[in-house]
Amino acid sequence: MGKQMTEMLKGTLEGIVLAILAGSPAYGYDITARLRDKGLTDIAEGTVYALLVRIEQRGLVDVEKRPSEKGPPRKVYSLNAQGGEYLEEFWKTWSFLSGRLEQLRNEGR
Amino acid sequence: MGKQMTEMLKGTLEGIVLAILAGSPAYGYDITARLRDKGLTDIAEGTVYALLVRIEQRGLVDVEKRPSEKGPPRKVYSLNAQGGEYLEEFWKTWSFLSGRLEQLRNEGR
DNA sequence: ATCACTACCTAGTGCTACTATGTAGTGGTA
DNA sequence: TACCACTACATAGTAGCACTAGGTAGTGAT
Repeated sequence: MGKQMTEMLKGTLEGIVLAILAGSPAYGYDITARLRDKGLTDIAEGTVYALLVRIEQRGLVDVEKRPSEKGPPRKVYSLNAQGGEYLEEFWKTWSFLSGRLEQLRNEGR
Repeated sequence: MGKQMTEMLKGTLEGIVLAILAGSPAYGYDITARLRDKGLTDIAEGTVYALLVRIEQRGLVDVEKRPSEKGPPRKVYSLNAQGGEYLEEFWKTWSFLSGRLEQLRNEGR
């Protein structure tokens, strides 16, 4: 992946995953697949699992273990109330930064 | 500053500074002040200087030393051709990510 | 002589995504 | 049986970036 994208994902990937979970609960392998569907093709599995461990430890998600017919049991993550608040904060932060950047881009024309 | 903002700036602050330099050449102290004007009030001076060293070493900017009436000599940075290309890449990367996030945000409503 | 402002610089820290690899379960196939 | 492909989770080590917390210099005002 491009180095720019790698750096830009720092701070945003977390929000992206939380937003996905806000849509519906999901497990790591599934989240990785969904990210690929969204065009974020090169996000490593390991990155997603590490991120999930982090947000779980921060109490932003609830976890439930469910058997799978096709492999090892799944760890299904769902956004809880605290995670919802955190996601709202994320959108605010992102809106602000996004606004500044859009402004800068328009000035350069 | 908020932790979310700190992480989100990784990868974007570089683009912001390059975009500022695309507008007109500037020196570190000045860039810091301009960032504050834009509402990015808590960006540390040290962060800006470290960033300038980095983009200079990568050959994205040209540097010229000019005397100041009010203090030590200024190091004036200006975007060169390579920096311009890099900035364009940055906008592409940012547009892509921005689009994905906007889409995710709208799905959640 | 001290303070405030201008102007630059750096060592150490924390956080995050990546690389690379490993472990386990299920089903198909040669 | 042995091997492969897919599903599913996990982790140790690395690189890169913003932050903290200082420091050095030059100029002018009180």
